[in-house]
Amino acid sequence: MRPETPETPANLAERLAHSGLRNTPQREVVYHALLDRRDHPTADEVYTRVRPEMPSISLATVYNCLETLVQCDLVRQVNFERGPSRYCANLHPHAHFHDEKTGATYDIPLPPEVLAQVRGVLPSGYDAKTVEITFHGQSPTA
Amino acid sequence: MRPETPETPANLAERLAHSGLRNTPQREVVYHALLDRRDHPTADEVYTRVRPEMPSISLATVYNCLETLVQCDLVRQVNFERGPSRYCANLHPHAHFHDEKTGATYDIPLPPEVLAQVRGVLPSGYDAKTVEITFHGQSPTA
DNA sequence: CCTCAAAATTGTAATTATTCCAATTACCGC
DNA sequence: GCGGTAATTGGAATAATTACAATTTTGAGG
Repeated sequence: MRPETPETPANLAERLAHSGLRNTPQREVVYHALLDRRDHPTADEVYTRVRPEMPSISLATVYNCLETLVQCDLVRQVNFERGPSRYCANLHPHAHFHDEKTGATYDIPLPPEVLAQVRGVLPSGYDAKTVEITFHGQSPTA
Repeated sequence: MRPETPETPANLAERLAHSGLRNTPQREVVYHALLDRRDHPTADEVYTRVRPEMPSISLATVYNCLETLVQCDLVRQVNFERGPSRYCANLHPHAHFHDEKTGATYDIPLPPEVLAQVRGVLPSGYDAKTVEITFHGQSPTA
């Protein structure tokens, strides 16, 4: 019995259906590309990763699929700095650490109490659906 | 005696000099545009705002000036969502609230203890120079 | 199973945001 | 004032994304 398997692919078709959308091979392959390597790839990087498996897919479709996945709340779209959007299939509450030297991005788990305290800074009347926290700096040089 | 005037223009020339850079009319006018209206304009919006005052300025120069100001730590560059970068002359620790309906962005003051707790989530070895916090949702409908 | 309509994909063109670059202009120290 | 460096300018080039029209796929209903 696995206590937690929160981002197993389990619910792609289900989530799509829930939004009145169809499941397609393209959406599956794009979603699995994000699950397989959690390094926050750009649309272009996803494109090159899925092409071996599905050479007929087009870049436009990759963009479309990513947008669809974001709308279904299966994927987070991440933007720091100029440059292309990046995509993240980690649905646990987490912050991002962006290494300024290497450009790499790491997920940092975010305890509920910290998230709660951050939300607490909002004056009444502000209703936040999501909170994004990003660090910029240097990651361990190990 | 004014207790706090933390982002009066006071230090533009000084900050530039500190980085070995020159002060120029273009940099002044761009910086003042950001101070005057704190609504997180894009480079293009800054361009249209400063043109009445300095019709000869070019968009490339606006980009250059903004980049310079960011390097001098007088201005923060802000990116959430796809789309053009936005610029912010508020140097107090603050988060951003992005209203998903109107697209407007509001500054939310960030108490030091909250900032400290957020930094606390970083595993040892991670050295964060800056932290960015962005809320997405709906702002007061007043 | 066949057909039909809606949805999705595809390739390409268009748009948007930003950067690059070469030529001029402005500035500061001597 | 002169010379060298820095900054600005306009326009071309690039990068990222979106738009669009044509084709393909899908699933529902008969």
